[in-house]
Amino acid sequence: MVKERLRPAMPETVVTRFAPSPTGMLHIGSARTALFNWLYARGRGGKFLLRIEDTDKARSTDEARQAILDGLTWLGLDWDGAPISQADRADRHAEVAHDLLAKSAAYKCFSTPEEIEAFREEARAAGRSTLFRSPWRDVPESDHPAAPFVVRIKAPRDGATTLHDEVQGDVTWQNGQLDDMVLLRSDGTPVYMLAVVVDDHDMGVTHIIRGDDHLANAFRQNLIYEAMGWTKPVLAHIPLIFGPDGKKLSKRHGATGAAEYRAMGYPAAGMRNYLARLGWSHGDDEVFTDAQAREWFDLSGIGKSPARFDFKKLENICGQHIAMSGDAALLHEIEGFLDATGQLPLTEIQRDGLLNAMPHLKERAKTLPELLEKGRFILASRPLDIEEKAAKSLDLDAKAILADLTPHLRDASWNRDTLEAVTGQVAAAHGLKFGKLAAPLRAALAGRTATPSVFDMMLVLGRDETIARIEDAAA
RNA sequence: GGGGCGUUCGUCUAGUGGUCAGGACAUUCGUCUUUCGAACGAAAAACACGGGUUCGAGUCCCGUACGCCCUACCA
Repeated sequence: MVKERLRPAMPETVVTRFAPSPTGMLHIGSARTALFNWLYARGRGGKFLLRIEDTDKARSTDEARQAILDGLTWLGLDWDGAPISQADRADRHAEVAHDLLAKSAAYKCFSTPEEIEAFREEARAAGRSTLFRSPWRDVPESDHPAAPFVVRIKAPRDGATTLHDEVQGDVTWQNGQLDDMVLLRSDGTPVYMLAVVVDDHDMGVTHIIRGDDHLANAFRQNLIYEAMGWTKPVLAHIPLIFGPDGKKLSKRHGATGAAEYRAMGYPAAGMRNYLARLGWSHGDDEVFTDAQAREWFDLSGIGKSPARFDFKKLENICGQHIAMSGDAALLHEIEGFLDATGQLPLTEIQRDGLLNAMPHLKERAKTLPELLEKGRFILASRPLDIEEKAAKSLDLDAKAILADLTPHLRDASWNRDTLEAVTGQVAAAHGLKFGKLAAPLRAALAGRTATPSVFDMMLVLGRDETIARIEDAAA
């Protein structure tokens, strides 16, 4: 009898979500948050939903929305169903606010922004808490003025609340620290704090994985869950990503947008691996496939302290992913890179050549542009531009040897062993070690000094092109 | 000001009371070689500080320092 390895019918399917606000590029830190949510859901046969938090109409733009979608797509983080627009759900949010009002869990506050601001300034000046206590909390409806109002939740003022977080553990908050946050603005539109809770509930979100800058918000949002009697999702507040100097990753550190990383030529798979490893670990595993990541990813593996972004390690991980990727997949990735950076697309001949050369290129490239750079010998056409460094090895003696080599190449059978033997013999005939011949040969074949093995290049180039290039150089 | 969270090699981290504190990136040195930002090998490198608890603490408790987050009719 085989032991049943599947989980016994789960009480509910895992539903995670990524909820960015469309006010800029997809930040790399947000991308990691999305990745964690995606990994968690995908590893458990759950759903990964996307919600655009566009309730701030002044700051939300369509370009930003598109940039987020593009970024996720590039990273291969596919979401289930259509993205949900939070702004579209304003009526439902307001409905819940009025429900809360009817339950006396919320109240109308007629204090003006000016009054509140004045209060805060005074409190600040006096070194007191700036927590605003509305005088309208317990004023009966009959005494309400006919004036604009906001709807505020009635937060408890005594006792404490403890919330369990899968990353942070049990966190306790004094209720007296909670403010009667605004639910509905004076124009009747919902505020983020309300919208999030209503949407998460309506979307059936079971696990909220988000940045720990929201930890304090969890307590405020908890008020709404309590008042509505809704079941609370599992919480996991993950630490933020810092720049190399330990400050929150920002433009000062260079690239912050996912699109910028794409333009720098980091392959998506390497990016996913690196990002997953930043703040999460699975023993000593450093490099892994998506399938392994999905299988291994768990909330318990997430660390509590912020991680610094390290480009060197990113490059190393990416290099390993390039080396283990399939040739066709890499070609596809290169074409995406060329397109994303506005470069000319590959010709049919270049595609074929690159594909043939790929096994020799991918072992030594860390990024897509490096891969392209190593493959320049196959992309270029005669006559080659010879780099200065490479040209140095093409002195008169070298040219003579190259000229001597071509006849032997003409009737050698075109495989690595023969090529090595023939080249070695020619070098020996001139009293040289093969190493001495390799440099000019490399220059002739590629016009540069950092290339794949000369024999690999010969094989990929083919007999005619190889001989033609050597003759060009020997002339 | 108030509250919350964090602190293991330079960096990412393993570690759940007893380890020579492990791995990876980077660094340095070396080997090989047909170049290389390739490969291989080696070295150096950490428990923020101070008190406890305990036979024994990186692991538990308290405090200090430093850092970060929240404290909006932003999200």
